[in-house]
Amino acid sequence: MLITIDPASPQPLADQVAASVRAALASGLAAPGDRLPSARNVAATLGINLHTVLRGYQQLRDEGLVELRRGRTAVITEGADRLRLRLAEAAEEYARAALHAGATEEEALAAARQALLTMRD
Amino acid sequence: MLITIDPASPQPLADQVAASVRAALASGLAAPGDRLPSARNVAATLGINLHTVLRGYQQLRDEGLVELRRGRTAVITEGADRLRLRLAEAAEEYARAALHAGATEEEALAAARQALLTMRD
DNA sequence: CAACTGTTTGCTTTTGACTATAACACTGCA
DNA sequence: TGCAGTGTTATAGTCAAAAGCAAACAGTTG
Repeated sequence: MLITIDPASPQPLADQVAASVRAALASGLAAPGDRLPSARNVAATLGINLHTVLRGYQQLRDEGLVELRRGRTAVITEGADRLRLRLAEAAEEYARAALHAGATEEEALAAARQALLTMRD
Repeated sequence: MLITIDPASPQPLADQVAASVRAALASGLAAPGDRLPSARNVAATLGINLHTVLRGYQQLRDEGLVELRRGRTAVITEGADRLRLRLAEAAEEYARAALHAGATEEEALAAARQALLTMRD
């Protein structure tokens, strides 16, 4: 289970840590029951602060993807369904593109609905 | 051509200015050849700084949506209609990904809606 | 017990967004 | 031509969020 970041990216480091774990989960590189490396370990490896890593881990906990308890490393929960994650990732990417194209929420949803309909035939 | 912002949003004001223009463009409210209000005017109306508005305008220039020259107000370029095409393309790509991930139409729309909502902030 | 884990607290440093002010160079129009 | 209005550039200050630093705490594991 490898966690990587890009210090040059404007995205907050903690978000990148969480995104890195989500990506591993979505690609099947990590599965429920697996454990994440310890926050201190990740912090030392990446050359960032312990708090920053933990903030990323806590994002994942808030999303129900991992379970955190002191004394133990983070564990990937059973409910971390790969397909749903992939769907959420695709939706996130689409939302970003739609908003950047200047679409309102309604317009973006309408465009998605039409694309889904024409694709089902 | 109206430009609006939400001071309570965590999104940078300059980005909001640019997004507001893109939205007008995507919805057909603004068309190629139209001119944007002067940056000083917008800044005074919205109660924000001239630089902030200009930074938003420069984003649009970098995207090729408007043309900026000193002495004249910004002009919407001819190729600026392609934003709508981009939305349709993005929607099609998302639909393909969602169906491939095994999502139903309702699930795909729900995922898109949530992504749009969480991204609004 | 010993060595690890996440948790919490308090503080400092850094970074970026935004503001403020001013001068500059170009355009459009009376 | 004169002049008001435009975007451009430069410099500096303010503020909040992100990130870092340090230390103690409270669990788990072997």
